[in-house]
Amino acid sequence: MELSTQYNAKEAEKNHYKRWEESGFFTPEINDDEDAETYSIVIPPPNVTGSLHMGHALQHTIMDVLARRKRMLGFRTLFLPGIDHAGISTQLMVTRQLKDEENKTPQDIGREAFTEKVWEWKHKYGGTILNQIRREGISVDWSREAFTMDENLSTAVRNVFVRLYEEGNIYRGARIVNWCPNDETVLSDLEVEDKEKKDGKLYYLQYPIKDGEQSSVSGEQSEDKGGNPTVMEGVGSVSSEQLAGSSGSEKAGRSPKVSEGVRYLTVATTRPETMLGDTAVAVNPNDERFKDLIGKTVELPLTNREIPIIADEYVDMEFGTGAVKITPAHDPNDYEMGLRHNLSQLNVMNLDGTMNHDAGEDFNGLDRYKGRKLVIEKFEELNLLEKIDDYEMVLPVCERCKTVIETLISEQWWVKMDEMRDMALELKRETDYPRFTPHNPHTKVYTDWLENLRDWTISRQLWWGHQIPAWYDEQGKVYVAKNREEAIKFAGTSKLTQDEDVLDTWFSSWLWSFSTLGWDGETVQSPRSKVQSQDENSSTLDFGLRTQDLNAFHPTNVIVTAREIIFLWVSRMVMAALKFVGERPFDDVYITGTVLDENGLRMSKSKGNGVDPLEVFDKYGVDATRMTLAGSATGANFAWRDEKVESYRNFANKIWNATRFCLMNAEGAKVDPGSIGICRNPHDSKGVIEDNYRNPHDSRAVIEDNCRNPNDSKGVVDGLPISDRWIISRLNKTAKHVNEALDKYAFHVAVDKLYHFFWDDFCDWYIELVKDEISSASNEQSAVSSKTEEKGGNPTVMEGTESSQIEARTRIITILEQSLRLLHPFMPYLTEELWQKLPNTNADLHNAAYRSADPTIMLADFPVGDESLIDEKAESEMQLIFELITKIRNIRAEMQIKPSDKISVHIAANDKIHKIFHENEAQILKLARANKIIIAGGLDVPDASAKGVLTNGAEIAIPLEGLIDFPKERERLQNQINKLVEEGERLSKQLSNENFVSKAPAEKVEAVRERVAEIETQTKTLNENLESLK
RNA sequence: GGGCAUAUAUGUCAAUUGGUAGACAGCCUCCCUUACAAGGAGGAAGUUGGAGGUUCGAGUCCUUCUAUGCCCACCA
Repeated sequence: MELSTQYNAKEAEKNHYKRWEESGFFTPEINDDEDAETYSIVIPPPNVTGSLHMGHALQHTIMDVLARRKRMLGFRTLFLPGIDHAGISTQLMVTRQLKDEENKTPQDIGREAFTEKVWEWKHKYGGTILNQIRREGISVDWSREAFTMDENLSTAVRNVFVRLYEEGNIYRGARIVNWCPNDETVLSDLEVEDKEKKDGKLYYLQYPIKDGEQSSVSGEQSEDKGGNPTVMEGVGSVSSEQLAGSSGSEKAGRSPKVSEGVRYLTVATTRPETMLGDTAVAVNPNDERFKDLIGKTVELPLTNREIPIIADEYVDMEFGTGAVKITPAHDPNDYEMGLRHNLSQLNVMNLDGTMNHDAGEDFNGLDRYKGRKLVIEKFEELNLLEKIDDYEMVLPVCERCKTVIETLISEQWWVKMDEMRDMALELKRETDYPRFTPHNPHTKVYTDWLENLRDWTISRQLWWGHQIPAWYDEQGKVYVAKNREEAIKFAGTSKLTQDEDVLDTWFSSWLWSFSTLGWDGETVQSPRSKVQSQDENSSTLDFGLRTQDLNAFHPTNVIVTAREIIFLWVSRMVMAALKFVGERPFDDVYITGTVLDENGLRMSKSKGNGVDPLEVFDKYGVDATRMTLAGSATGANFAWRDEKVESYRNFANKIWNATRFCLMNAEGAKVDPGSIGICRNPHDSKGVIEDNYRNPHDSRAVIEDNCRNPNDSKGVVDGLPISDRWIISRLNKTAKHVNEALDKYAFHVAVDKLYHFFWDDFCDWYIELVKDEISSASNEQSAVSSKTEEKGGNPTVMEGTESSQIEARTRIITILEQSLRLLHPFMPYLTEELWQKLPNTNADLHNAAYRSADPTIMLADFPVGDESLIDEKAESEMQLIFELITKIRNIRAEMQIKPSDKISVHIAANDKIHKIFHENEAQILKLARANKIIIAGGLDVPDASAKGVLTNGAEIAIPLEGLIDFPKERERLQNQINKLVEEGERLSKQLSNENFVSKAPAEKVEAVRERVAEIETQTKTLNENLESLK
């Protein structure tokens, strides 16, 4: 089979996804094993308006690695995809489109037509992100794809709403809320973000005190712009009319006539326009400056109102002037204080961010910022503006449109979270659930947040979303019901109008773990459920079917998401699942790090520094990208580097070429796990193999002969050459490590182990070691083999026949195939592409649960690593051989011996080492590019030789007649001696420390002693060598 | 203001329960050796942010300082 010399990722990507999907490999139904354990992950639904970014790619890779491995292990695996209707984002998107295309607003076309438009938009563009997700190669079950506005998910939402309402956990009430004047909707606290404003101002406003006395009571002595104490200047008196400011403009430029007797209370504010809604001024009760004022009133300028001066501990004496204007209708803290002091709430703003009628005639209809300007102008005219300070501050803005939000009082629907919060907290306390990876800092963040949880505003003034299932009769009485018919029944009239608002998008997402599995709330033990399910026959049927999913796959095993979603989603999912299905939504929570740009900055649209995963896929391939993401995923943030992907692209190419090499030398060979002692499913004793299919071409006979029971595996391997025992040991050890790592969500560890096993062990050493033996042009090689035999080489190699070559080929290709399986969860496309090309890869290699499926590596049994095949002796012996070869190469390089120059190598070693080297002489000769190797008890070489010593004390020498550069060789030896001496001194010092010897573990002390002894031997030998050169 | 994280080679990052620091990229030397130049062989490069402490032994544990980043709450 001819393969190109370079791996073409795009080609492989094109070849497999469709087939995987169409063959049903992604569905849990592919699993034939009735008793299989299940494994499930639901994907965090991306916004329907979204497009794929690196954060998604990272999460999806993590989830897919987990799912693919579990599937290969025989778990009945469900990885469920879906999207979120994303209320505000989508509505904004379609509103914009409507504006662009038809120059209309949603109001112009009305609610029904608008939502129709949104659905159209969804059908047309909503699939964009899903197609991008396909490209990632993730093994999600598209037949179960969910959308938060799907019928049954919507039913679930309504049922949950009704239930909470009936329990008294949902209520409607006017309270202070975050309001986006641009989107004209309420926002939950979590949808508000902070934005720094460096050029903010702090305005100091003077409020005249009724029945005022002598002097200003500003927190500090205030001065006007000319440096004069403002209050002292005051002459005359200010009438209420003047203070109301209605005629202020005609007095521009003049000092207000302020009587000497008037005192002022100065307040500081960043939002002067809200003063129009002030209903009190507050001071700290302990503040000596204002003690006498408590209980008095001030004349509120620009209005005709007189408001009280109250005392509240909340006021910070240090900040501003120590006196605070209180606007209960436009500030959360003031709102609270208003409740405490029974203050009236005066709303001075409209919902679009303009001032309203109650702000006064001059302000009515003005934009809030113009209102602010005007307030300041008027205060200036009245000479009541004490000063304006520059003030850096943080403004709350709408997460979506970045408009500065207003806080105002509005009638909304709320969920009381107390009961659900307590359920979640109790579970956390008692069982430390959920288990976060990484454990820090998320566990604490989660708990702290829950402890301070407040009621959740769930209504949104939008049209796109789940309309609130509440109806009002003509008297305005509310009926919460599953549907209109039921509401009519409750109300006794059909003259009902449904609440205009929709629910917060998260009110559907928090049900995601179970609503996607078919739960629609009909099973809730509520009085209405039975009646309803009879009404809707079809949904009852669906319900039955889907309940199977719920039973099988809920709780899900793990949720993988970003840390900013912990509050929005993770914690709410915990609460919802506990509350509505009485169980946990998932076992583990894996929080990924953030992918940053190459400068370590957050990627963002506004900065334009985002890296588009699709471009990276095009450039380096999906598999290389997945390796990069998985290889970096420790939960820590990491800076994106193209170089990193490039190295995994190279790795993919390495795998491609290693396979290419094996295939070039595969004649007569076939993949056969038994040949390397790997038992087919050790846990597969239910006779699935026997019953399924038998045909003369399958290799099962061989496999079964080799491996009737797991205990035989060792027997198969015992007779093999050391290089095979070594690589088999490495393979199994790697498999073990990979599994352990993935069980702990240590993806980068798994990637690292796989990378080095494949590249270093398999390619750099194993292929080179067996190259001659398996190579097609093996005639001359077998000559080398037989030479080895004569010297008493390994009996297995001795056969030197065609059949031994085929066996060797079978082994290497089997080891390769096992490696591909291990790599598959990370690099699905490449591994499938190659697996399909290997000889004799068929469904028989599948995990027992999938024997009837079409052949695919996706369903192959995932290697778990067989302890009995881990051979430490073989590994350490091979290590000696590698050290020898490396040493010789090192000498060659440093003495600048040309690759084409053959050398002879003399080795002085003890019997044991002697034997090992002797048995592997052929490989040593080849890999060290030597033509002769002489192993003896001692060295008998000319002085003109380069020398070295191995860790175990064995000496090597390479005669270099006439070629040796004595000074250079002396320098080389001296360097080696220096390094050893340094290490030796350090260790000797340790040994001379009595405390170390007595307190450190005996093994540790012994190890140091051995090392010191080694160093002594090596140093001694090197010194002798050095002497002989003088 | 509160909480948390990070600081290791030139860069990006690793390093089980404390045992004396590794990978990849880059750099230097040599090699287009018939799987792969997206390759092979060899090599140089780190007082683990600073200062104390615990310990026989600290990148790892404790204290403190410095720098950076994130989250939460927000003083009007």
